[in-house]
Amino acid sequence: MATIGDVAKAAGVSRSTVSYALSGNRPISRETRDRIDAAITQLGFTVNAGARALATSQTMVLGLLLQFHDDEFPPAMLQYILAVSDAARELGYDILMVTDTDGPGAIRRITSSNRVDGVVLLDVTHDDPRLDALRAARQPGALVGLPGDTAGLDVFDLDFEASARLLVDHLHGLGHREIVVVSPPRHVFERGGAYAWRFRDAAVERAAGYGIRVHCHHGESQQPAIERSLNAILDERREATALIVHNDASIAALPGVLRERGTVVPRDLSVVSLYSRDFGRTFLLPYTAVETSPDGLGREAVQHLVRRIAEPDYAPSVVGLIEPKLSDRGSTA
Amino acid sequence: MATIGDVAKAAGVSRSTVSYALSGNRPISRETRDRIDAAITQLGFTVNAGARALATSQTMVLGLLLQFHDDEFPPAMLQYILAVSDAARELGYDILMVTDTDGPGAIRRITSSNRVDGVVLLDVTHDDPRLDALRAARQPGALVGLPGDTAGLDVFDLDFEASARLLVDHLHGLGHREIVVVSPPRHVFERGGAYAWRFRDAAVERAAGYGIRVHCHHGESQQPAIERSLNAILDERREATALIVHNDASIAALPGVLRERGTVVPRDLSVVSLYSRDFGRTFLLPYTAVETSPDGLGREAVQHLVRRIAEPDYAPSVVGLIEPKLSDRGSTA
DNA sequence: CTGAAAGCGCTTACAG
DNA sequence: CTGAAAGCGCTTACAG
Repeated sequence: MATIGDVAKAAGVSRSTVSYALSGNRPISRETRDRIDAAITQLGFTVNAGARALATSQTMVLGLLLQFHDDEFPPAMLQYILAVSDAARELGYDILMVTDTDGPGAIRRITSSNRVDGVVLLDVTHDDPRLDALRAARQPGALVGLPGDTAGLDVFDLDFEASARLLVDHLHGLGHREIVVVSPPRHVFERGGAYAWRFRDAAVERAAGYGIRVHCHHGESQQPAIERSLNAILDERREATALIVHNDASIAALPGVLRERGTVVPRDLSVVSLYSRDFGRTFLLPYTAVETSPDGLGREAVQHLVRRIAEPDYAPSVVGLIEPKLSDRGSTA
Repeated sequence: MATIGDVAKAAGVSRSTVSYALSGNRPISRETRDRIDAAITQLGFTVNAGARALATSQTMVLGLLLQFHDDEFPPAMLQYILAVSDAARELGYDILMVTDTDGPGAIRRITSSNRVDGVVLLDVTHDDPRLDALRAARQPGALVGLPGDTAGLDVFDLDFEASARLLVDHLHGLGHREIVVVSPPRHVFERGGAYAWRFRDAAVERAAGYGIRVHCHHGESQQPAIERSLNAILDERREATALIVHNDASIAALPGVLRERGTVVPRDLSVVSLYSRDFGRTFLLPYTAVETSPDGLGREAVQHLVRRIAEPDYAPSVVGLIEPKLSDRGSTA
């Protein structure tokens, strides 16, 4: 394995000159640069990342903290992972992906050992136990998901309250007077998935303002309970003319359920939801929906994090709530 | 940030003694050990991973190379990712996840810079361009997916040929004489997804031995094409009494399609497939199937890789084809 | 435009 | 049982 010393010897220069040629941090004469380049390609030299990290205190690695919960739906999680990874790479960073059950411990482990320059937390909950560990770390972090206390943290999420209002407004504009909201499973609320109640409560409040009746239910996360619960809800709420589904697993299963029941959308029932375009193509989801863009969220988190790494005080902590956009697919009447 | 020198000073010993206390590589007296432990907790010391890596030439990081193709189904990929990550962690390794479009380049980048001690390649194809880069690397690798040339590589995969035979035997035993095989999308074959033709060809051959007629078709990877193609296949092959579905996207969509057609399984049609238990629960899949266990595969790849890192020559290269197991869910008659 | 040297934070023979 | 020292492969003031 060739080192910078080997290159220096082969090129007949000092190690520092090779280093500067590599970094471009000082002018190098045409000829020496050529000799160094030749030596590098001839020896197949690559900088040792660990040694460089030790010398510069920069690892060029970002930690990605995630944990897969049983009540989540795999496709959405993968979209976030890929978005974060791709965005990081474009900025020159690699991703250390950590899936420990012990989130705070994992943060401590990778930050205190200086394995990473910053961390991205996925799926942040209201009282996320990882946040104390993050605040105690030398490295900055970026969250995807809104915690109760955002002090000192860079946070990114869809604006679920605005999303709820947008969907309720849409249904109200079409004259609906009685609607059903299918929220994430109860367990998501219990473990502090704030997006769940932020959406639901905002929907309820907005509907109340219009005098619309709202019935709130929970979806399930595993088959066959998903279909069973949807059927039970639809049986119980026959008067409702519209359905707002805020749950990936439920919306993915909905087409099958409605087909079985002989319910035609939007003739018999209007349906709106929240999901990404890709998600809608993986499944067969022809519903008017708020576009969730995990891609955009992941990118934004990474970009801010990298900025924060470079300039810790470039701005006070930012809370970026992405404004919802409606994709009208004609599933409402 | 406390260093090993700070700990040494606080404990009144030399840096080497602290280092040995940390590694346990030589006996330390009771008292000095206690003083060192006290200093460590008081200073909140953690070993700098980069410095240790530089000194030991061990990063305790494994590269995970993956690339998400449009013709893949997200849930399965996530299962592999989590399995590899969890298995690595249990063995003391972290995961550097790399999703570059340029796979060979990514391998070169992380291996030649000594960022990792070994790499796991997911989704290996027949002529995988990453293999040359892997063979040229200092670090060993473990593949998930069977390439055409396995020389010098540790490879793990489900035995798709045995799986095909198992399913055909099962159907033959029940008296089926005309069956349909739904393979992965055409594009998977074109990019060298060997599992696709290994399964199909073995099924065809086995069926021929029994005098069973087989009709081979391709599934699709994106809705609404998935449903459309399934309907087209079922329309065209009304004489067939059994369906073998070797494609995640198609099997996930099948229940809806059959419901719509009023086809009852197994009364009107027998159905068998290949998928993992978790996958069957995410969707509503009540079909007799070969258990694919991405979990087990991921673990095995990691375990062998770690073994290979520790003892490069502990064995000649291994090709581990996992024997298929059938989960009978009563979808055949 | 270039070099010699110190330093990043560890580990590990070598000596006692 | 413990310490002084060299070395891992880089970067970067400091000097010329």
